[in-house]
Amino acid sequence: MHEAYDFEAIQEKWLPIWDQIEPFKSGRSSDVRPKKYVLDMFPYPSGDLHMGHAEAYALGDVIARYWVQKGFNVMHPIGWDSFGLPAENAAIKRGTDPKAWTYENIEMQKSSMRRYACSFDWDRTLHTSDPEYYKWNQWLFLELYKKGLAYRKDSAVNWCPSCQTVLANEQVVAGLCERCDTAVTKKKLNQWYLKITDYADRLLDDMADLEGKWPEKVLMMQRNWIGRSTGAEVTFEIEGRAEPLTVYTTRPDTLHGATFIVVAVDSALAAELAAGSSIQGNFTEYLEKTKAASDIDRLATDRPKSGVFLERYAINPVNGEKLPIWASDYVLADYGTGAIMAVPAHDQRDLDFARAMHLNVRTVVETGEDDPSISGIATIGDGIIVNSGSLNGLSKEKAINKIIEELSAKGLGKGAKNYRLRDWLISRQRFWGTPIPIIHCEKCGEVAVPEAQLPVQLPDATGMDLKPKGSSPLGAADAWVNVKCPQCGADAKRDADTMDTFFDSSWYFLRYTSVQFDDRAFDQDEVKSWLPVDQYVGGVTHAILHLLYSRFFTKVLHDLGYLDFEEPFTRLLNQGMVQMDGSAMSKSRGNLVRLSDELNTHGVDAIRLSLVFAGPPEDDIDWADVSPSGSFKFLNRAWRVSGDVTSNPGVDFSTGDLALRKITAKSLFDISFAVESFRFNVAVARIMELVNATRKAIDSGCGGADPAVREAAEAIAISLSLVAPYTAEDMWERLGHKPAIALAGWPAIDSALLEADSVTAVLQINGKIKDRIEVSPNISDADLEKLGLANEAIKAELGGAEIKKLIVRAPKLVNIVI
RNA sequence: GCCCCGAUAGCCCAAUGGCAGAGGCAGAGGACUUAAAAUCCUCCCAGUGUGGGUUCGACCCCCACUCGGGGCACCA
Repeated sequence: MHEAYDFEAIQEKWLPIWDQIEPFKSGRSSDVRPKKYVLDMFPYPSGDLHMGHAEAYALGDVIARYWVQKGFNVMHPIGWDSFGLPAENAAIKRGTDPKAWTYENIEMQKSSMRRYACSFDWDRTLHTSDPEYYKWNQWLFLELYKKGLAYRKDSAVNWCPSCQTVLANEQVVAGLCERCDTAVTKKKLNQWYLKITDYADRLLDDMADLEGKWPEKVLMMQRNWIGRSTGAEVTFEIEGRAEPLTVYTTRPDTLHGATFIVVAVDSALAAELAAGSSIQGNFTEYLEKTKAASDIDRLATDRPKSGVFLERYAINPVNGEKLPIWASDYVLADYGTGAIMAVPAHDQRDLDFARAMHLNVRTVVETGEDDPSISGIATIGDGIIVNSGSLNGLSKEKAINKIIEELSAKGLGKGAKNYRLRDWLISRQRFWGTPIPIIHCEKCGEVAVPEAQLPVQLPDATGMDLKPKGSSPLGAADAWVNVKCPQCGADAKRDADTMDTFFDSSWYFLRYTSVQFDDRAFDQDEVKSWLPVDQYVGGVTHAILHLLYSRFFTKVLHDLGYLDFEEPFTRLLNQGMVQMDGSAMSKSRGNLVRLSDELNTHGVDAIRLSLVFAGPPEDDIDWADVSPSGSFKFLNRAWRVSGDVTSNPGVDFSTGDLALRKITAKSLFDISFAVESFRFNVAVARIMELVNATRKAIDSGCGGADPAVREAAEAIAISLSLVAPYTAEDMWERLGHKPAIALAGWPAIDSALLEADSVTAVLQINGKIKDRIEVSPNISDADLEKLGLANEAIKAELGGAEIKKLIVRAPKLVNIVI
């Protein structure tokens, strides 16, 4: 009897049966299993699934299926992040509605996911572009608005000339649009912002709880991004101006070393100080030049310093010195107060500026390094404070505390914090997104759309011009945009911008608990019973944007009383990327490996196995290093084991071959441990070992009739079901069981089988191995020492040498130092 | 420039202070076969990037460096 392992037949056979059984349904009220929430980042429907999706979903599936086997009621939902630019761009290109393109792609991805045997609960899907979903975006926006966390302001914003829309700070990468790599420019616009900066401290400090549960890399990136710095604000009088000037500094200890003041050239203060003065012309010219420069130019740190002296002076509050005030582009208008005290001796940027403009340099920290005014290198380190009156002789830290105290007492300054994080700009001048539920009325101003009128639905795109032209296409949809003011009834206009799609994805994990619920965004009881997410799986590309925003929303919803937790994702796993020949797969590079081709050639299970086995999940996979045919061969081998088992289901395992039983028990133990610590590649290796051992037992050991062989084969099938569900299900049937193997339950391990009869102890002299002996695992130190010293190889090696030290670690080793 | 992570066989990767090799890929030989494929068996291969240190003992801990990957970067 040697039927062939036919992956296509197996796939076709089991898929419809699973559809009937629905082993992964998580919403049954009668379900008494403890709950677990395993979440994969939802995809953007830009086409069919690709290799990257395949890896992520294979990994998420191992985790979800494992917890189901362990007896948990696992919620493992999927949905689509279906608003966004690609749909709109495709629609423009083809002259169709973004909706049609989007939902066609969703159907395609959905059917690929089913075939890929993802253990999703299909009753919980959502699409962010459904009015039933984005209605709650609008509700949430209004909640934020009522709390003052959503506001409009005029500001010079990041503008992508190619996408013709504004971008959040987070979407600008090295001065380029993250989507299309066009150089981002600045544009003065009135836009909607969310006050994420109000949460900066909590977003930063609460990361302590995620330590060890999220990848260190992600925590570090978020810390960098929030960029909290501590220091002080110091007030300087300006000659001839009633209002003083405040600067932010991290080094108030160097206040006596300040020799000039710099204000951001594009700040209001600079314009005011320059107004009407003799240098007004120079200033304006410099300002225009700065504005024309792209971010990339402006951010280049090796650029020579430039600036204009404003012919005004500030007074140093600690020593009364007159400090010239300069305007320069190296000070940023939107960080701190937009003005700095320059301490050239101890800040490289200030020193570069001082040397370019021939300004004074005064050392106030004695660090033992060369004089900065001669070396041109600012001394940043700690040292003894000098030339600083009451601070003289102190260390940096003590001086900082003291000067803050002194300034506070006189009302001239105070301790202060600053953040790199800016408020989140959410307006987008595009069509395919959630309309902002605000109506602009000439009389009443901004008016929130009443909750009863939500959702503000997108109009049909048919006949609309969606081409990017710098203003929202919705603004031209007259029938849509013109409304009556909900407050006074006068003619008014809808806000024509749509929301950044990151808004949509910042709370979708809550909606999964109650996708049909139409009273609220989510059912609070359901959320309470499922959230926070136990395990989140997704790419590191979202390390800042999506994860930071989701954490922010969770904290806001907590504060609004809707949630009783403050962090949405308890554990996070970042999978690496799938590459080809060392670089990202792409059509233009010509190194694209099509997932569907691979699935057709090798089968779903072989591809899933290859991706899981390729290495640690967080490492990048190079498809050139992967052998799907090798995976297929292994599955074949495992599957054939099930055909060689001749005992019946239910046979008493305890009468089986002890050696094989021990291997099975150890394997199950190791596989569990490896899965729970995300070392899926190691788990697979352990399954391979078990298959090898079972093969050997069948062919040249206890034989296929031994109950231990059945025990091993069932263990193989169940553990393999995490990675290769089709093969495992078929094995399960061949072993005489009914589907679904997904619900078979993780085999119980008899702990007695985990204890070894004997272990190998190593005998060392000076740390070098001289012999190995088999001993009882329970041997005492004294007995092991005796055995070691009596050992022939050791005795021969020792000769008559004096033993200086003896280290015994029963039952593993004896080390004799001579 | 600052910060983080990594480096083990031809290749992908195991080994969480105690035997460097679990698993796989590639390669070689053999069994089976008329033959091939498939299958099965056997074999080959490094002393852990470099240099120091701690330790009875270091791939593992510490320091410095090299190379690779990533993050931040005129944020005062």
